[in-house]
Amino acid sequence: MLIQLGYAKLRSVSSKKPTPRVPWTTRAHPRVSLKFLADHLGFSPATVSLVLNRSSHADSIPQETKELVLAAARKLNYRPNFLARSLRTRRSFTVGVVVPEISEGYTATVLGGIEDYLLEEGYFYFVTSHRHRPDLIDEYPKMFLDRNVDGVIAIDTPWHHELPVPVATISGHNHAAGVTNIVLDHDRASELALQHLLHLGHRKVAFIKGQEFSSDTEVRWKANMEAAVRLGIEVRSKLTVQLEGDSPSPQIGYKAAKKLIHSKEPFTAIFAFNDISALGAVRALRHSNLHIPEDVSVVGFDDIQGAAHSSPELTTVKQPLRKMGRIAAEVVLRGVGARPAKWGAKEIVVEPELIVRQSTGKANHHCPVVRALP
Amino acid sequence: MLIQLGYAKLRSVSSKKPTPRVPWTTRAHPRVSLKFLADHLGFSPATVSLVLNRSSHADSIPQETKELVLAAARKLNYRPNFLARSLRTRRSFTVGVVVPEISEGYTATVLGGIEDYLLEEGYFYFVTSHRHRPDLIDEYPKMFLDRNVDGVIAIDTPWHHELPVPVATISGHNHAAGVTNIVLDHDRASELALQHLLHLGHRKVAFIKGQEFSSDTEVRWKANMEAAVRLGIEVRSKLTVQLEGDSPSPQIGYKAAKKLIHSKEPFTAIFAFNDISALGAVRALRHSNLHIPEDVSVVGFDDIQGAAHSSPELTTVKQPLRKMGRIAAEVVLRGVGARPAKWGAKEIVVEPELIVRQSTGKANHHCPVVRALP
DNA sequence: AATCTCAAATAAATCGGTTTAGGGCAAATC
DNA sequence: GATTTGCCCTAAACCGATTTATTTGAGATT
Repeated sequence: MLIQLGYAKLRSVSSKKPTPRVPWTTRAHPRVSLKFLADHLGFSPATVSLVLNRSSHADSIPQETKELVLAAARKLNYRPNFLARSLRTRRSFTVGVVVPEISEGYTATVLGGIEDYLLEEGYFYFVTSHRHRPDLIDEYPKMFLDRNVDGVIAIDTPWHHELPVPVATISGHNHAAGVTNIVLDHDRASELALQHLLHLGHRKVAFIKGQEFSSDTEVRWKANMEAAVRLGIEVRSKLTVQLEGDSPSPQIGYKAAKKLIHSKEPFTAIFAFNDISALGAVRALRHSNLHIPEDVSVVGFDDIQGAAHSSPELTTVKQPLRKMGRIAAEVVLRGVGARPAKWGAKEIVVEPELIVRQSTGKANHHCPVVRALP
Repeated sequence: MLIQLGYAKLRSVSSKKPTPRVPWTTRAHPRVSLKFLADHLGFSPATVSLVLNRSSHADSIPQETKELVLAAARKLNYRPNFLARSLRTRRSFTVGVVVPEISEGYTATVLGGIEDYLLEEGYFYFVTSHRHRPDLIDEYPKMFLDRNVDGVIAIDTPWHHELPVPVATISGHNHAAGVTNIVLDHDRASELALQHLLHLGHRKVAFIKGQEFSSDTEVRWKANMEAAVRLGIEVRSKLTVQLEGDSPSPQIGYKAAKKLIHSKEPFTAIFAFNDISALGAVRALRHSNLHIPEDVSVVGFDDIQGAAHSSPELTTVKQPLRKMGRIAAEVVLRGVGARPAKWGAKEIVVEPELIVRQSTGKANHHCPVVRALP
């Protein structure tokens, strides 16, 4: 088991230890700990630690020793215990991510972007989903802190906390101290969509507003209203419906569109809150024997996977979701270890993009919607 | 700052401490640690710990003391440091989950099920996605161990490791020691789908086989072949194509279906490897002016969100993905702390369900597929 | 010869808990 | 009065690292 000892030969033998107690939980193969490695080398744990961490305090340690240490670490496959290290250094290389619900396109895509960056940087992350329960929205960040996360990211989640670690939100619009909001340029988004519809001759546009709990709802709605006024599109209250229910399925968009159809108010286009509800709306229109886009045009929002592959392929306002996730991760990691004052911008705005596909076309001024009624 | 001391009055004053060094990193508000709480109460950390953990060693501690301790903990909002506790107890209440790619319906749904159970039980989890890179598939489980996870779950990931913690795989078909595989009853799945097609009169069925890297590919293929033989459906090599490329988009299913169409071999139905590729196939058929299900029937696999809401709504073999995730989590937690010998069954089989929707119908024996060719 | 300097390490405190073995003391028993 | 008993609690080891302050001995300087 001995390897070349080198300097180690000069070292004094460590003092006799007290008889070791039987460990309270037995283990077959003792892991290679720092102490084990140090004993093996004949150095102290301190030396080994300094060398392995390339600490500046190890400057005075000769190259020869360093190489011995490094070689032994490699050979014995030494892997530092993360918990122990984190406990001491107060850095866990872990970020907590709060989401409303994991099994969904929007969230999963943002998570992908977050993960890209975090794993590149050697960070891991926890995910918790609160399903819009206020108590959980409150509790999870605290549990993250109990577990010493270095930062927190909240996706589409109302946020009021002020935490001792850097926080980034995605589509969060509250302004809490120490929180950086990554948000879409909603004014631009509304303009892109409505201008597109206007160019196609649509003047009677119906709107599907987001659920109350979605943090983008109000902002997007306001942007839509302002853009509509700017562009001269009339917004009729009968042509605005709100999504209801927290299932991440097109079904709620289906219901919303049904309401629009039954309002007897003529319209030639629908601008939906998101792609999921747009897909539901498409189904509802179909069930009323309306063709898309010949009879009614539909514009979605987000550009999730399904949008490009639905039938008809969905025209939509693309949010760079993956990118937004990545930025959130970058922002948080940049803040780690810095003082709160240096935690960066309050808001980072990203630009939307209009993706024109097949669900939008020239306005049909005969408004088949009205004729479609029973 | 004093509160009622109770028994604490009787306690001897703790010995004078050595002058405390300046901490190496300064903190504005010292957290409420066990020691802080103990000092505040006039008890020792040991006592406080025993009481808070409801340890059996605290049986001899009088109720009055216990209540003092609990009250103080509540009042000062004491929150134990997870790292410190984990370091000592070797339980991290954390599970590592390896997935190929997070931003995808299949994975996200399974994750949802895993999360349901883990969060109920007070566990958190890490997610890492390997994107089919063998080095990462190798490395991530080790990194999980470095971080002292209590167990590991692998989704759709080839698995050869033997870890010192319980492992569950979902749709993993390797048999490693200490690993419980949660798998679908593929024989039944094949039978359900093919019998359904047979009843509709389909005898010329094309198959889209999964990508090589997908751990279900071979098992599902074998099951399909056996069921086909059993049911008297001929499998022609010209009517079997394999998915290629690791993008989680219907595009690769589109390509596969195009190949089938160009094979000039007549078929009246397609049984796809999964819903994603089935959706791609639907598009490809459409682009060749083929109607579904009038000209060609399509059966998917998985029953992801998109399947129910595509157009036409997709007939598919449902995997209880959420349930499979939950089971995996249950299996792993049951194994935590137990000896490897008690880590449970090697395999847990769950049953598929055929969901008949609109993408399958009576076979069209004129085989418009052939006429569709340019 | 005494002192200083410097290279090359190490001892020991620390992070914040958990757990074991045992100590102090009052009441009960001998 | 001495010993035992049992209640109530504490000292101290421990988990596995990091980091600061200190030691050691050899060579250089006075």
